[in-house]
Amino acid sequence: MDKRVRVRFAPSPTGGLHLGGMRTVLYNYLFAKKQDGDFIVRIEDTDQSRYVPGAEEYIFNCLKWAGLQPNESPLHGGDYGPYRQSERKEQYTQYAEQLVKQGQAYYAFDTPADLEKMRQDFKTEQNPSPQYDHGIRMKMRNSLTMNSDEAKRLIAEGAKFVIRIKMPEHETVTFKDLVRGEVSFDTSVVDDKVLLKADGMPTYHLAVVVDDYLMKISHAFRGEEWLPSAPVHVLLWKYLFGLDKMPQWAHLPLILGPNGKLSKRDGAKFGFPVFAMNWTDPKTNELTEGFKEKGFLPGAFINFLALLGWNDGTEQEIFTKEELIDKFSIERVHSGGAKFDYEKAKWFNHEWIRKTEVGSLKSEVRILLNETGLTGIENPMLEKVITLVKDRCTLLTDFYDQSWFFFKAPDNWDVDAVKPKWSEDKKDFFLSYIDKLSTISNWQLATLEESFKTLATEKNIKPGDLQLPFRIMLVGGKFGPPVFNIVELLGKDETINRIKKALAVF
RNA sequence: GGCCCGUUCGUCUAAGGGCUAGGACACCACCCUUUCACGGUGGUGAUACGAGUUCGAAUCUCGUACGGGCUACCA
Repeated sequence: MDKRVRVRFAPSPTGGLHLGGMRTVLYNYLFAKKQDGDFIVRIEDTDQSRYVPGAEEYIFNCLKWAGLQPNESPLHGGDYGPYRQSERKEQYTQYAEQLVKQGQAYYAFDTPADLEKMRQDFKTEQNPSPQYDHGIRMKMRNSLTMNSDEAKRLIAEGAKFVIRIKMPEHETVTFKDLVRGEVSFDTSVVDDKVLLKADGMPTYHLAVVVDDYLMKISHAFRGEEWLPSAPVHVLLWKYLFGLDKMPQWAHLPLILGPNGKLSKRDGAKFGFPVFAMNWTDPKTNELTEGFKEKGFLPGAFINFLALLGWNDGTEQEIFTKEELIDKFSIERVHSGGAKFDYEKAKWFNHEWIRKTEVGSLKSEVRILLNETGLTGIENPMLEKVITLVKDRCTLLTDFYDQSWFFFKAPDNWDVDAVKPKWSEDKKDFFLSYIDKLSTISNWQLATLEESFKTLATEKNIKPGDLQLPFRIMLVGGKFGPPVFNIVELLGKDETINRIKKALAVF
C-alpha cells in the first residue's frame, strides 16, 4: 500500500555546497537507504541569471567525496529524467495554464517598474514591504483587473507576462511536518507568488511541485527557510495533483554560525571551512575552503554533520555510515537550529583518524607529503610512521607537521633551547654515543634506550639532561614522538649523520 | 512592521508528568610523560522569564522576552 520511498536533494548550481546543504543531502540519503528507497539529485537551475559554470560538477564531486552517491541524477541517469529543470521547461507551462483555467492563477503584466512603484506607493510604517496579495492584486495590471479579451490580446501581441497563484483570502492551510508536527498558515498573509516567469521558466514554487509529482517523490526534506512558502506548495498540490499524492514534508533546522546564520564570511573570519570541498568562485576567483582540503575524513565529516541536529537517543557519538543508515530516523531530528562548533568537528575527525587503519590512511598521507615535496617514500616506512603519529593528528594535514622529519633532516635547530645548558661534557657524550651506536647490531627501541642511559651513567650525566639536545639534533625542535621511537625509525646511518651535523652547530 | 519556526551547561544534545537534570566538545585541576601531544581521573557549568494545570512540570497550556527564517519574475 505504501508507495516506494523516493527522496530528492534539489540544489541550484550557484556556488559552493555548505554544511546545511550537505546535511540535507545526508538526511535524504540516510532516509532513503534505510527504507531501501531511491535518492535523487535534481538540479534546480531555473534562474539563468544565477547560473555559475562548474557549480553542478562541483556538487557531484562533493557528494562523491562524502560517499553519498545518488541513484538518479543528471550524471547518473534514471527513468524520471531529465533531472535538470532547465531541460524540463516545457513540462511546467501546461500546469500553470491549467491553474489559470481553474481560476486558481492569473496572468500579470506588471513591469518591474510597476512592481517597484507599487512597493513604494503602499509602503507604510506598519507595512514596510507590501506584497502582491489579495489586497493589492485588484489594483495591478493583470487578467483579474482587465477583461479576458484584453488579456488574450496582450498575450497574442507578445506582451511579457507572468502567471501568479491567486491565494485564497481566508483559508487555513495545515500540513504535517515530520520534524515539527502540525503547521498552519493563514493564506491571506502569503502573497500571490509568481509561478511562471516572463522568460517562460517556472519559479521554484511551481517547479518543485511539478517535479516532485512527476518524479514520484514520497518525502520532501529541505531547509527551514522554505517553511513560509510551504502553504503555496501545499495549495499547488491540492489544485494540481491532489493532497493524497503530496510527499511528506520535513523542514530541517538551520545550521548557524557563531553569530547567527552560517555564512562564507564566518568561515573566513573564524578560520573554519563552511563548504564540503574547496570552491573557487569563477567570477571573483575567491577561494572558499572546504572540509576535504582542510584535512577531514569523509566518514568524520558525515558523522559530525549527522549529529548536528540528530541523535539516536543513546550516548553513542561515533557512527559509521552504515550505523547511521541503520539508526537514522527523521522523527528524531531536532526542530531547533544548531550552532556549528568547529572544535567538536575536529574532535570527530581526530577520533576517526585514530580508528582508521593505517592501510586506509596511507594513500591520503602520501599525497599530502608529496604535495610538500616529500617524495619517494617507501611503503613500510610510511606505515611505521603513520602508526607512530596518527594519535597525534587531528586533521589529515597534521601528518606533515608530525612526520616530515622522518623523511628529511632538519636544516636548522632550536639552538636557543640547547645553548644555555650545553657543555663540553655533553659534546663528549654524543661523540662517544656515535661510536657506540655504530656498534649496535640490534637496532630496537629497548636496546637504543638502554645504551643511551648506560653511556650517560658512565659519563656521569643525567640521561634526562641529554634527551632534549638529542631530540633537537634529530628533528630540529621540541616536538615529535618519543626520542627513541624516532631513532628506531631513522636507522643507524641517518641518526649518526644527524648527530654529527648538529654537533657542528651547537 | 507582518507571518512562521524555535529556546536544557559557552557549544552539540539526553531525559516525552516522578531518582541528585545524564553524556560529549571546550575549559580548569591532577595523573602519565625528562619534548609536545595522545590518554586516564576528577571538577566548574543549564531547563530564558512569569503565570496556570497537577500531589508532582525541563516536559502540558497561556503570556512575555530573546534568537532565527521568510516577506524577489533567487533558490
